[in-house]
Amino acid sequence: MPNQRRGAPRSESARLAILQATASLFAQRGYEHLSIEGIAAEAGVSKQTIYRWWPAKSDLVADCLLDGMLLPSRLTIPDTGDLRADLIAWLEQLFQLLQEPDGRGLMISLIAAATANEQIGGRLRDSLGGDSSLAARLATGVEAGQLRGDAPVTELGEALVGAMIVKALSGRPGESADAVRLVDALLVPPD
Amino acid sequence: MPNQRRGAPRSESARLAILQATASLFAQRGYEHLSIEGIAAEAGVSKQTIYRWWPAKSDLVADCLLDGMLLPSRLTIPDTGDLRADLIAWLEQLFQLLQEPDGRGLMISLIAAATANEQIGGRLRDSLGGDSSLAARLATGVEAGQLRGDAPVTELGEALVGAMIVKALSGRPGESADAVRLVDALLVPPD
DNA sequence: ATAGTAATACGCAACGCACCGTATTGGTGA
DNA sequence: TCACCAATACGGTGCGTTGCGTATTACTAT
Repeated sequence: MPNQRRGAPRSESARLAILQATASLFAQRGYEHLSIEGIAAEAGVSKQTIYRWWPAKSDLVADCLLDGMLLPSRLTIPDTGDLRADLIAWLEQLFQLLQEPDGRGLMISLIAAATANEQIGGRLRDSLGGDSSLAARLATGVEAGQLRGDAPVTELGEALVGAMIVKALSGRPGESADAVRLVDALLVPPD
Repeated sequence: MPNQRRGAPRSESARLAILQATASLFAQRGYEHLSIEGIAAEAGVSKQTIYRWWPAKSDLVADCLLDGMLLPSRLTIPDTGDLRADLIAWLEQLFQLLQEPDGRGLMISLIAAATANEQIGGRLRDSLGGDSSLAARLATGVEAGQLRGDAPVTELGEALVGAMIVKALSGRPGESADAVRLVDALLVPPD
């Protein structure tokens, strides 16, 4: 028998306001300058209501990332049937994002958040290139005969995302030609 | 003839004490919990002496990294003449470092510092896999005929280091087999 | 040579500010 | 009734800045 809950249930509007305020301030100021007090003020909520449900700032950001409130949707990898073209187009999208100041700031902030919470690192990896989207796209390429059957899709995905992260961190945004070179270096066509 | 300096010269002992205190506290507590006041106390120096010479905490860390006070020396890539074996051995060293809690903490802290200062990102990239050591080692491999002449050494270096960073951030330390798979996926032998 | 002056670096102490994480209080709704 | 909520207050930490007194060094006028 389910223990009958006593008292008022959790306020969904407060929860949403907190998540939206977090996403908004994260996009505006970045992870470093994100404060619980600022989020509470922006959301019209008391600090306690945040501390009651999230143990730390990083967990709050992790929830936002999980709900897809932080990453632009254009960063998902397409599937036109041509693996090489899809990968190049996807990387070019990412590199273009890094060339916009706000875009680079967003990526840097996501990396900073990931250093504080490895759940965020995992989600970032998965959202961009990890076991979900990118690795799945690579697996599709294997099935289509565009990639060797024994190609380590997980490692390749991490290498692609990692190369982008290194470019973001070192402030050397990639150009279109870099995307082509990188993909051609990693993608060994089947014999 | 530039105007000869007047007044007391900068204290070299204070400068060294500050850098060493920074490196020590960085290794102990990580970048997040590094405070100027803590560094000043540890170095036996007043805060102003730090603020006089370094505009921000991240610049202080960048100087430490430049002086090689933060990275273990075992992370430089060897050169035995066998490129594949060297790369695998180097990656295994890195993965092993990430499996020690302190080692992972160090790497995470370096990444966190890099998000605050792109000079640090550049230095981290260069120290590990960028234009200096790793790319040079790859270039040597090209000369030795172990790598295609048109191999994009810079992109490959970024991909290798990036893959390691993704593993560090997502808390999935690599194993020896992963190192082998990654190197074999990236290294296309010449025809 | 020998003072005096200017410029600079230093340690020490204190300030106002922002944010942290934790109470406490009183209101409200299931 | 009792969990949730907003509001408010609290002690603590670190920030970046400022003012003070004191060395240390080079320039300059005697």
